[in-house]
Amino acid sequence: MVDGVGGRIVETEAYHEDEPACHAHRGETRRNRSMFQAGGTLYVYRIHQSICCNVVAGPAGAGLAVLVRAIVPELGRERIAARRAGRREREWTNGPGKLCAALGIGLEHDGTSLIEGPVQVWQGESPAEGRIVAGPRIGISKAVDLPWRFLLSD
DNA sequence: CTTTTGATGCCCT
DNA sequence: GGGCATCAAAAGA
Repeated sequence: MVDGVGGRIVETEAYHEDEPACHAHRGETRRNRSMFQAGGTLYVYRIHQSICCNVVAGPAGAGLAVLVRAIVPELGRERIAARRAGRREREWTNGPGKLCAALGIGLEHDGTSLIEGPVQVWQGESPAEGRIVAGPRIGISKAVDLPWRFLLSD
């Protein structure tokens, strides 16, 4: 994903403008502006003391994005281990803020291209090969019942 | 192992 | 000054 470190995305959540848990729900602001750009853009924001990143989807102005909640480290494990020093291996990238810390994603990457920018996402083998299960999203207080969290089962 | 609870920094209003 | 798409530590089973 970033200069030699990366992994497979295994858990995501979908957010749409029409739905109140979405940052784009109340219109475009300075913080969420990159969410309204064209699909393939990276949307990075800060929450508490952590950084989270989204894959923007849909056409420009759509306010549609997918939060990356968890990955499995594959590339640059040493560097990830160094950034996540002191934690156990399964705690390295099993949360939105954790994976950004592990990969070195920061606010400076907000609005960059996921196709040709410093942070990239691409499709590997077909996700249909893994079983994808949906459930309610986590850590939010609005629209809690929408089953828009997706993860790979083993 | 799972669930709960409190501490946090920072952007936005 | 409020609110938050979280984290990590502590408690329960």
